[in-house]
Amino acid sequence: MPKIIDHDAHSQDLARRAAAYFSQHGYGGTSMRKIAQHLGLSKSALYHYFPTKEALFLACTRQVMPGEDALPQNATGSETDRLQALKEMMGQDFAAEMALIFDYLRGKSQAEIAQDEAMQLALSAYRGAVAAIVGETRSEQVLAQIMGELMLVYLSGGETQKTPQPHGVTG
Amino acid sequence: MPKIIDHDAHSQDLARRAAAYFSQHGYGGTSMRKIAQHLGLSKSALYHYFPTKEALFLACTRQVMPGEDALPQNATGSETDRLQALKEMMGQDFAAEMALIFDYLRGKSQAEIAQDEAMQLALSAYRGAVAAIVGETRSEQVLAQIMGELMLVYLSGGETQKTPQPHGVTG
DNA sequence: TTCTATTTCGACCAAACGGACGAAATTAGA
DNA sequence: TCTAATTTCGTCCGTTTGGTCGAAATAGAA
Repeated sequence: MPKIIDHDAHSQDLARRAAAYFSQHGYGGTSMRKIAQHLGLSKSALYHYFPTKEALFLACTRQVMPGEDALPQNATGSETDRLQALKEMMGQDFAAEMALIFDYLRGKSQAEIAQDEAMQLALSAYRGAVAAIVGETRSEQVLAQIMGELMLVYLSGGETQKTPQPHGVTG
Repeated sequence: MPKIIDHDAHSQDLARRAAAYFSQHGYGGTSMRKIAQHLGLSKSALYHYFPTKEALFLACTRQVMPGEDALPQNATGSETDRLQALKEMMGQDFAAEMALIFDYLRGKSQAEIAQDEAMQLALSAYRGAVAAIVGETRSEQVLAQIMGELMLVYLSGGETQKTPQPHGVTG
């Protein structure tokens, strides 16, 4: 019939590109006009794909949060090397993703967060990736270590002083 | 002459109470009208203490970020106990403070963050508190561990499964 | 070509925004 | 009590907001 556009694929692509804008400007700091301009279409066209700003934002978070198979479990190298690789992969867009996630969780109670599907799915993806390397027993502690290091690196504005290899996590 | 109000003290008190509102609604989601209503005064009165929304927000972040002596270094108990106490103190308003800090750092480059005074001061306060307990050598790694655990607790929506005491940090 | 379903757009709306301003209220010192 | 500095407030302004709507453009199917 009309245009040749795959609606779902196109909206997912828009959401992926919009996520970067949201994480840079925050939910409240992002207007539908500005984001449409950034995406290269009109505001009305954007509303054609997402009925509301909230819906677009939710689509963005789903695009950013890692799914089950988003973190490929590379099986090569030593445990230290594999952890280092995972850490670098997580650190890629750590700040941007965290900014988006904090926006996403804002105002939610702990109980609501605990029942949030997307959030739990993303966490289990991280846990699974770590557990595949160090095993279930140490996974929670090692994941905490990695997240804490990434956090400190971001809050410090770049690199932090290297820690004297506590248990093979840091580099 | 006129009113008996200590201008600085009053504005600091307003900023402290406004910080909670900012962290719950985000910078863009917070309007001067709403925050004034939440604080129990008129918008104009709020503008009397803070020339702009940005100025109010900056005052809020300064109120939230720990200063040099904000984290009292309790010297009683074992290292594990003291770490646990520090962790609980940090975890008190962890989510709210992080939400505010991510808003504060939003859009800043890594270089800008590295040169941000308030941020570096807050980090050194945390580092100092940890170093006072475990020593300089392990401080960076232990701080990362604590921050990561607090992060995971928040993102999980409450408690996480207890880790089998890796090196005395977790409880 | 013509039809028709989809995509894109500009124009519009009421509400809310950050901020400016002068008047009203308040109160310590004369 | 009167004065004057400060705090508080209501009101106004231009701009931007999220969202709606009908028309125009597009392109596969007839």
